[in-house]
Amino acid sequence: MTEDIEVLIADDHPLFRNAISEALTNTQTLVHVSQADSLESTLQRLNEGNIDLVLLDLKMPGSEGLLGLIQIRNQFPEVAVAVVTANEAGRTLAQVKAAGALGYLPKSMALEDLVSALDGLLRGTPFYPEGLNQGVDSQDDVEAIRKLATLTPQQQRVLALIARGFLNKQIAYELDVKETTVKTHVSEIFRKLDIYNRTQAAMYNQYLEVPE
Amino acid sequence: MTEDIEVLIADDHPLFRNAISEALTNTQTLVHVSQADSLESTLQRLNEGNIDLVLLDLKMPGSEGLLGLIQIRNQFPEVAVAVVTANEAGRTLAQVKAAGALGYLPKSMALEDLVSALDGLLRGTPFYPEGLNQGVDSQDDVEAIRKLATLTPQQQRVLALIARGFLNKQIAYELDVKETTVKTHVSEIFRKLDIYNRTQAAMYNQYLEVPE
DNA sequence: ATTCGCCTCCTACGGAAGTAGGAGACGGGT
DNA sequence: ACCCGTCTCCTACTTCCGTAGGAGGCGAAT
Repeated sequence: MTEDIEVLIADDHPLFRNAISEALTNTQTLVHVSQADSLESTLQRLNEGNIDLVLLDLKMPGSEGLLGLIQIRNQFPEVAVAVVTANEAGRTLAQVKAAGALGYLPKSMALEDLVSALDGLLRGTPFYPEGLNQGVDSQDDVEAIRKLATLTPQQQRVLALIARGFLNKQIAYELDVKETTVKTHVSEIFRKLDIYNRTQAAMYNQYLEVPE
Repeated sequence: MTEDIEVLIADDHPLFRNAISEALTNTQTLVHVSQADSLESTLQRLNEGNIDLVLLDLKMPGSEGLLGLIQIRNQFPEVAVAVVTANEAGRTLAQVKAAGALGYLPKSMALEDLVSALDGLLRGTPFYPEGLNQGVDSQDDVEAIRKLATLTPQQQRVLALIARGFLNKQIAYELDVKETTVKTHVSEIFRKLDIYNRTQAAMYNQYLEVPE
């Protein structure tokens, strides 16, 4: 279709999408911009093909934290993804890095820095800010999150309630299904996460909620 | 006995105890210094009486994190405590504040700043550094840690193993006691923390391990 | 000398958790 | 038309959890 580089901006803040879009026009590369405001619409646009680079906000409706990133990397390994986020904690940076993102752009960056970073990203050059603390457990973290990404939406809901200490009975009431159904989900969660009780599941779920 | 202000330096680093002791001699107040290198010896010295101010390191043998602070505040509410630590994370600061500490002294402080801060503390003036992020959940956190502080050592061990997803049977093997004993501890833990299952207990335990 | 906190262990029981295996319904994709 | 993933629900069974209530030993404090 086009010879431009296709960029998808995935962020739930319209203002910020415009700001990044603006920055992209100042790069030395011809780009064509698509936008998405949720993980769902992001995946949908990716399915339509032709995307070269995704600029992804980690805090979006549909899936908080790293789940979205991993999901995209799983389903579209050939698409470059750079994370754009307000969260500047070092732990997240390490996770993003190990999860295979091409770059990490703090929202606090100066515009000119952003432009030059984008310039590099469009040419396939990784970009990571310096000076941020390196997390330690990044490899284990990413492995954990990769497993979490295999859970179906309903299973993720069940897991979240397990992590709040809910009984199967309470979870059933909350999700308006039978307790036997919950048990089915629970067993499947254990199988996917390679664990054998709900307390371990609760700890696992931490990975999705800690990043503030 | 003496009319000096009695200061107890509780830190497991001898060098640092000396540094603080040195800083104290440069203040405008007459002080008498005691030292302790563990939570146990700190509490012991407090029991002997006459302490006006404790300069407490949060990372000491015997009890990591905020547990030591809460314990001291519980047993000796009339003694002023200022926390001295290498950990500069905002979350900890908020917790320390809400836990009733008189001040928070980062180990990275310049000597002259330290002296003036100590001068204030000796006169009962609170000291908290500026520019550190305020944690959000501080009140709930402190309430949680206050409850955790009521656990006996063995109960804390059991809790830590629960948080790793261990079965009662495994915990029994690990601590070399019978499973029935573990069950007794578990029930008591639930009563003290005001919860009703081990998954909630595991989440509770996070407060003791997250602060790095 | 007695009290108190902590740790240990027991029986007995009801309820919850977790597994195994099967089954029907729906929707999307090939 | 068919497969596949997801969600739903079921029975039956074992194991684990958690509570209740009691009991003995031990060390520290009063």
